[in-house]
Amino acid sequence: MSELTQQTEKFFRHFEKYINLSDTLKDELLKRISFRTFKKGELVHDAGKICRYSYFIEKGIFRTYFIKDGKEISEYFCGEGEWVNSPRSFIQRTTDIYYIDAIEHTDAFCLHVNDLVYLFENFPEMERYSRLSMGTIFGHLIERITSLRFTSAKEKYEHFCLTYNDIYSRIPLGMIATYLGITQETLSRIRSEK
Amino acid sequence: MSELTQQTEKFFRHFEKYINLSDTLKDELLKRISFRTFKKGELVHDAGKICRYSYFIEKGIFRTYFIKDGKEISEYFCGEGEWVNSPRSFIQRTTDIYYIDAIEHTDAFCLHVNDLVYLFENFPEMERYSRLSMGTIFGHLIERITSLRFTSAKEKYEHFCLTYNDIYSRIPLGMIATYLGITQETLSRIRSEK
DNA sequence: CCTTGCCTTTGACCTATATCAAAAAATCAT
DNA sequence: ATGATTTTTTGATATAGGTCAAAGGCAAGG
Repeated sequence: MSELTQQTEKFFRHFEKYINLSDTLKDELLKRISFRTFKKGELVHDAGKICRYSYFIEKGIFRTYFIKDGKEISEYFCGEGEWVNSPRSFIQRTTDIYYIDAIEHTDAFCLHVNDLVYLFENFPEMERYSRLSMGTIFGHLIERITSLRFTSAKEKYEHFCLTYNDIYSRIPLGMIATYLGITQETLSRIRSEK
Repeated sequence: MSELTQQTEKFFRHFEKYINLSDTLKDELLKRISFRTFKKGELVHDAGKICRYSYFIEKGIFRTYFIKDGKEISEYFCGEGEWVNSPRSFIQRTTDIYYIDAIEHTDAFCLHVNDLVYLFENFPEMERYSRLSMGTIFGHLIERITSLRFTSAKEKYEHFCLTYNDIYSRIPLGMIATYLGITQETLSRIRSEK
């Protein structure tokens, strides 16, 4: 439990990038999150189901992917200090195409959608946190769109390494290729040439 | 002025897709927006400046673009019933790379960033509106990313026509090409072959 | 109207990356 | 460990779409 306290440091600091955390809100957050560990390769969320939890990664990597023509296509990766869920499924309480799995052993905090709704309804600063943090993610998406439109495979990979600077070396080549929308073979050649 | 009242119908209905608009909030919104018209080709926002207004398009089309190697690259288009601004510039009050211009004669409501901040601070439902409407935009961005990664030039164009169903025919070919990340020549050939 | 300039189309050629196939290397389970 | 499976690398070939160049169309301003 002392370990848990230590871990929530990082969790709280994440919120404090955007809003001030009152003690009451801190308590409410603590009361509502649970801690879980995921084995390498473990399925965190199944596309057939409604995603009712959002996961805050303490340590490790999650991958969101979907299946296209029988192949897994990586949508994005999340390392420590980030929230992961299947966005549309989580927000609209419907099913969606995305699976989530753990690329390596991962420790995460889990927050149920109902608890999040409760927090939104009782802590206006949570709405603000949400609005502001979405702004950050927006920026990443826009950048990715630009990177996809006008760059060669090599530049895409370089951009990827920058974006995922702290975790890119831990992600298998094949997964990176589908994320970038290039083939494994091309990516392998790019890597070997430098 | 009776004309303006008629136009705000559409404006209010946009909010009501996400939240309930109290009469007080309606009044505040009305008090704070101004109406402007833009000529075809007119610059709405200049990259060198801080974007202090957000524009709600009543009629017409705005384009957001940036300059790369001396060429205008279209980032996205907005038709009636949508908000347009230079996101990072508007939110963080810094300069950014994006220009905005009017592709055709456009009528728009303008909301100053200070007024928006006032609304956020005094109407918690505005934070909620913001969070929820951003969710919609998120969906579009994700779709666009997928479309960029795995589709041929032809499919990209078809996806574009679906996404911009109501306005795609009013946008010049060259602008569409840079939006899609393909050359004008390729797009011209795609169009002619069907 | 006729310019002037811009936007779009057409043609010839070239290059980056996909595809297909198979070997080599790494990882996993017994 | 050892064999089995998965992942990555390497090679040969094909192709979608880019580049360069020039001609045709169309629209705005005198």
